[in-house]
Amino acid sequence: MSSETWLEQLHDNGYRVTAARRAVVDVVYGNTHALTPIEVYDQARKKYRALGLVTVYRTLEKLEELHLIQRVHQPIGCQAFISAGLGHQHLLLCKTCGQVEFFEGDDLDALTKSIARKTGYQIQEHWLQLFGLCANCK
Amino acid sequence: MSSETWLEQLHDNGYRVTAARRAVVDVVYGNTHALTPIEVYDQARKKYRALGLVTVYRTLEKLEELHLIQRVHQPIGCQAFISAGLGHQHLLLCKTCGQVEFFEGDDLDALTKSIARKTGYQIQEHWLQLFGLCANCK
DNA sequence: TACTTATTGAAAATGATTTTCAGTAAGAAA
DNA sequence: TTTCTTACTGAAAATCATTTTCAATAAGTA
Ligand SMILES: [Mn+2]
Ligand SMILES: [Mn+2]
Ligand SMILES: [Zn+2]
Ligand SMILES: [Zn+2]
Repeated sequence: MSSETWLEQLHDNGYRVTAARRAVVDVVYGNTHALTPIEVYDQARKKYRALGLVTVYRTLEKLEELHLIQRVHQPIGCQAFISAGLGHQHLLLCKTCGQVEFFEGDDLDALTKSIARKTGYQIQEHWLQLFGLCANCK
Repeated sequence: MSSETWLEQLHDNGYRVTAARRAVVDVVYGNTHALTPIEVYDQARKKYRALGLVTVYRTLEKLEELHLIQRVHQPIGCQAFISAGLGHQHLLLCKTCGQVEFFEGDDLDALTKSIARKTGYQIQEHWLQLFGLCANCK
């Protein structure tokens, strides 16, 4: 699987594959760090100098709409995006360098049910994120 | 415990207790809904007409600094604040009305350790949030 | 009551994101 | 290939949230 997958997805959904979009997709696809629009812009401009920041916003918007990327929420801000994995996952984030790992294996069913009962809420989804220092940064 | 507690805390930390701050504190203290600065402003102005939005921002900043309120992250945005509970807690949020409940009783130690071992991360903190519909909204 | 200085709201500045717009080019169809 | 429609582009302007500046005010200690 390469970034071509994403370009195909864009195409299959009626969007055009352009040089600007290729540059953005090349930066974000498979990147293990959460990137802000400006960071994407700076990196993508190395591949395609004429790129405009507006197009970065517009492309990220479409990638998010197709669930190819997802927004990353952190104590320092919530404007970064990361390549989305498939299905329901959780994030482990390095507070220093922004590296992201996915993990599964949470077992929140019992907790969720118990809280639903106690509170009367109908629980629809959950967010679980771990923060720390990656092997490099610690 | 009333909102006077918060005013005392402000005072004890060298901040002055003013009419503007009273109005903001009165709105946020004990409120079970996550409120954005504008929402706080609109509600607080009913009590103190001359209030400026700038002062809302400045007061929220100080309340957050004193850990009396905390920022709430949601799919629709991350600008809202809620009265903070004591110590480490988790949030249950109504997606419709923004009502917030705190809960404890997560047991993530085993999961956290297992992920730390697998990934080499040094894990420092976690976020766990549940989203759904409150008894009223469902 | 007097005095120091933190706090105020208005206005301006900033920074991020969105909208507008006229030119360009993707890509389907011929 | 060429034509043709229209999605896409980047620049500039507009918008929106938040922060800074500033001179006047008022909290609260002495
Ligand atoms: Mn889960
Ligand atoms: Mn916990
Ligand atoms: Zn790191
Ligand atoms: Zn509700």
